Amino acid sequence: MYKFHGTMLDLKFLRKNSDFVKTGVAKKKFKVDIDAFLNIDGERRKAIFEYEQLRAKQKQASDKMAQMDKSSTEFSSSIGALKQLSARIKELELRVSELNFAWNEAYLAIPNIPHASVPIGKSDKDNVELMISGDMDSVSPCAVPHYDIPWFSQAIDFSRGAKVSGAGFPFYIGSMSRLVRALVAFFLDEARSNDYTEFSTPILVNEVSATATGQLPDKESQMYHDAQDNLYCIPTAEVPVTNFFRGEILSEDDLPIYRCAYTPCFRREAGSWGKDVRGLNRLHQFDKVELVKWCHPDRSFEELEKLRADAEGILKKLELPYRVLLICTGDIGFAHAKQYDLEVWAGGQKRWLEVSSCSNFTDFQARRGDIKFKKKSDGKTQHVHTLNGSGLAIPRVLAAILENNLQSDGKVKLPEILIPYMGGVAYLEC
RNA sequence: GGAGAAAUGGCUGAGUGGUCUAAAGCGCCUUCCUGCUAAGAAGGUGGCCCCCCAAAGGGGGCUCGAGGGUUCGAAUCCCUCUUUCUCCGCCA
Repeated sequence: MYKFHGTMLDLKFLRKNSDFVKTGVAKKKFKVDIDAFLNIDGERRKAIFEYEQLRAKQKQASDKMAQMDKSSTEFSSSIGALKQLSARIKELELRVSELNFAWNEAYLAIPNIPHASVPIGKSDKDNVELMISGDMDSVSPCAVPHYDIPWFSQAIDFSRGAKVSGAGFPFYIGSMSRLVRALVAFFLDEARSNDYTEFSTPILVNEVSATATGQLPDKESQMYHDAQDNLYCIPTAEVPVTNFFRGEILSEDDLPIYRCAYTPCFRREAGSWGKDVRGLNRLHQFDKVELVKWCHPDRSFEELEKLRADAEGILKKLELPYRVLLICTGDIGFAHAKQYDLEVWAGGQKRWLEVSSCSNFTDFQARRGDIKFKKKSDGKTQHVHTLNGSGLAIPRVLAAILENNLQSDGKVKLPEILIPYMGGVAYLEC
């Protein structure tokens, strides 16, 4: 039996099981024509076959030419036929490269298909709430939306941010800035204690990298792009970190590999302004610690559970109520096979805010980025599975802390775990 | 930003138009021999793709930084790009 790891992008699998794949893709919100792809695929293979046959002929002839006396009539009379052959090969070569281009475009437009354990659904309304941790009623009775806290605009200055950059680029000031830094440091320490090796990464990436992780072509309009050098501002550290091993073959003994990175993240959020965007809820630039794994295909779904537990552990230590959503087929991302979202309870706004998305991409990213490992059993190569999850995104965690822990005197009581990171300060005053 | 040099397999490194099907060495794997903390001998040694096949396997193409060009034929000649190194300039 052909082993199915949860992606449609395995070509042999796709060719033999196109109906299964069509059904899988249809569950997602993305539109893609599998038959059109298979057509191009067939054309491409045919053209390659023709090209290679003639090329073999040419090489044989060339060997003979090499041994001939260059001044012989045999030599000069052979050239005419070989010129024709050469011209024909050039035509076929062109045809192959055209088909390769079309083939590649169609290939990249195909989303990963959801794992069997992913619930069927049409939109985010059909996501499944798996659990709620902590007590939503335990938040401070003084909780208000963070943007309504009287001193909020002195601590986080959106209007000067708008002056300097634009909406959604706030300044964090004084002890608020220190709190941001404390959260970053705490998140990185947590990741390290869970065996993730820390990375400091480029935050501008090239087109190939953004394609490998699946931001291109699907989310092109969501990224800031520098046209002069054709570089993209990363929407998440997932992009540079996952691309670290692009084009490489890892040793099976090295798996699983855990890495983490703190970076600023940049999102244009085109089309999503106008609602639910007040304060820290949605920004163009924000800080995040990202967790990334490369693992053996047989273990990626176990690793996803561990990854999720790692992210949850942070929320627990921060004493923040949160819930876990299993994202349904209609809401899951382009590159994802399975995805959990962690949402923190913001007691002032009385709503859930997404602070982490933990996903298994199976071999979708590994195929695009050509990341493999060599199997010890037979020495053959196979694509790894990649996973990632936020651990965590700072602004919304910050929003929840500010709201849930707001005291009657207007100060914010900091979670115990952060006090050492704040130099012993237990209450945030601004 | 300017000038110059370079890019070959896991690594070092030969190779300037035709057995390059890429030398040699190192590394690695297998086997053998010796037998004592190591030495020797023999063989093997990547990746991607296409075709045939139920499979095992077989055949073929591509791969010398990338992409074009010249040529019957390109690691080798020409062009463009990328990266690295040296020097100059600028700079945290």
